[in-house]
Parts: sequence; structure tokens; C-alpha cells
Amino acid sequence: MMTQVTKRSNPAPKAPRSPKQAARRRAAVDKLLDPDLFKAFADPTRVKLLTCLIKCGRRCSVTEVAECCSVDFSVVARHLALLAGVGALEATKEGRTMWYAPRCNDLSHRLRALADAIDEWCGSACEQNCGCEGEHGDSCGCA
Amino acid sequence: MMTQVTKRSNPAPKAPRSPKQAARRRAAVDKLLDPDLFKAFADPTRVKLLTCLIKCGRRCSVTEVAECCSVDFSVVARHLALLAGVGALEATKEGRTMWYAPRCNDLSHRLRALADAIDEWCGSACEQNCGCEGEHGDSCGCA
DNA sequence: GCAATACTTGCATGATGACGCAAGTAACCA
DNA sequence: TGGTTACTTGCGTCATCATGCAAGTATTGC
Repeated sequence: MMTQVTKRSNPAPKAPRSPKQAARRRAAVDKLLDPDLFKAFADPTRVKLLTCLIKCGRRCSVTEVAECCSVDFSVVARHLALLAGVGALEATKEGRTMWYAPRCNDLSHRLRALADAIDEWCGSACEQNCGCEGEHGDSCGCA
Repeated sequence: MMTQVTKRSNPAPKAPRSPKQAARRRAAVDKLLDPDLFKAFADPTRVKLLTCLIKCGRRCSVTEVAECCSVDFSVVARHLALLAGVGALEATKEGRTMWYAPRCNDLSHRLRALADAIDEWCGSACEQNCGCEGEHGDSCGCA
């Protein structure tokens, strides 16, 4: 397991008054919360293949990965290609075999960046949702 | 932005020889890479509503959130209920209005836990994928 | 060359899901 | 009590997608 030490270097952004205003704001969370990436993680079979590759700790061919799943070989091949398409896997073709390896460092980095982007807005209003709309910031007595 | 300090307290698990063996292993990543959670993040409209709430920094009613989206009101209500169902939002009913607030702390915590779980297996084999199947560990000359 | 291996692609099918409309329910107000 | 507000639920429709089968392509070994 990991030990996490997080430190806020910037103050939280001032919260908009309405969700309509909030939607117009540009923020890191907009790009990091990418539906296309998470769509790849939305299917149980695909997730099984991905975790299988992560736990295997080495690159694997489609044939190898297909052995740990009851679905058709073509389905596995398509799933792995899709995961590579969103950057979750690295694909390398050698002769007739296709090697897939999880891009662990990139994946965990993207997840932590998203967590940071969410935290950036966290606390921009009273955590107890007192309704002061964040005007009072951390000094609001309702917290 | 955040400053991250990560420290590995446990050695990386020994990589299985085959993906079939890897699939049988129980690991933290199995539970954290939950398709049901990420299915909620797989739809652009739903992500738009979620980021809107995150950036707003306070709890909002369904009517408010619906203003920043062009889809039907019932669609917004259903999306928010679904996001609350997977724990991304906190729902509070007061009279006839339904308040939704992002569970920022829980969200970022889950994302970091997943990143940690992935990192746990990262480096259990040669990063350059030399094919030694992780037997050599960090001492493998191919890296 | 020929066969086997490893993967890709096309196609049909069934399931899931996003959406809008309309009706229903529950709370609030006059 | 009757109307308005705020949300929920049911239903039909359309689009997307996961799956399996079959055919195709490309590479390797004999």
C-alpha cells in the first residue's frame, strides 16, 4: 500500500453562484473526467481482461489473455484493441502476435490527476452545505 | 494543484506466469476497478452534470442542474439519481426539492485507492517487457 | 507451396441504455 | 380546496454495444 501526503498549494477557486455559471467555467476536471476513457472501464468483461493484464505484470498475447475469459477470441481481441485505443494498454505487434501490456504508470497518473482536479473544487463551499454558496469560504461558521 | 509523495511500503507482488493464473489472484484492483462506478462516468451528459456540480461547489436542486443542460428534466433527474446510486453524489430530500452534492472526498479517495492498487502490480515485471516474466524483478538487466 | 497459427473484420442478433413525452405523486401556497 | 411547483415513473423509440460465428489476412514453420 501507499502512503499519501497531499498538500494544497493553491487556494480553492471561488465557487460560482449557480450550476449554470459553473458549467461555463473551464477546469481541469472537464478534460480529466473523460467519458471515453471510463466507457472502456464500464464493461465487466473488459475490466476483467484489464485487471488480468495488470496482475500478470508482463505483456501478453491475445491468445494468452483469451484463456482467462470464457468469451469468444474475437471478442477478446476487440476489447484489447479498444483498451489500447483509450491508452489503457500498450500494443506492440511482433510478427503475427499482438502483445498487450497495461500502461500502469499512465493510468495511475491520470487517476491521481483527476482526484487532484476534484479536490481543487472540494471545499470551495461549506462542506455541510449550509446554503451560503461558498461566499464565506473556510471561515463560514456552519462547517 | 497538489503535491504528491508516494512511498511503497510493501514489495511488489510476484507476478504470475500466465494471465490465466493472474485472473485467479485476488487483489485490491479487482474491487476498485468497478464497472458499475465507471459506467456512471461513461455517459457525456452524466459527466457534464457531475462536473457542473463539482465546480458549483455547493448542493443543487434538480431544477438548478437541469438549467445547464439541454436535455429533458426527467433525464437530468434520472442521471442524478444514478450518480447518487453509485456514491458519486449525496442526495438529500427536503420537502419537495431534491438536493444533490458531489461526494468529492469519497470520489478522490476511491480514485487514489485505485491508482495505488494499479501501482501495486506495476513493476512486478520488467517495465521494458523483455519477456522474463518478472522472475528477475528489479535486478533484471533489460530495464 | 501448404498448412497451421494469430489475429482482424464483417455481419446478424440480442441486450442495454439514453432520451422525450406524458401521466402520476407529493409538498407547498393562497 | 385548488393550483402550482418539484420531482418520479411508465412507456415507446432509437442508438449503441457486446457477443458469436464465419470468412479473411498475414505470418511462420515444414
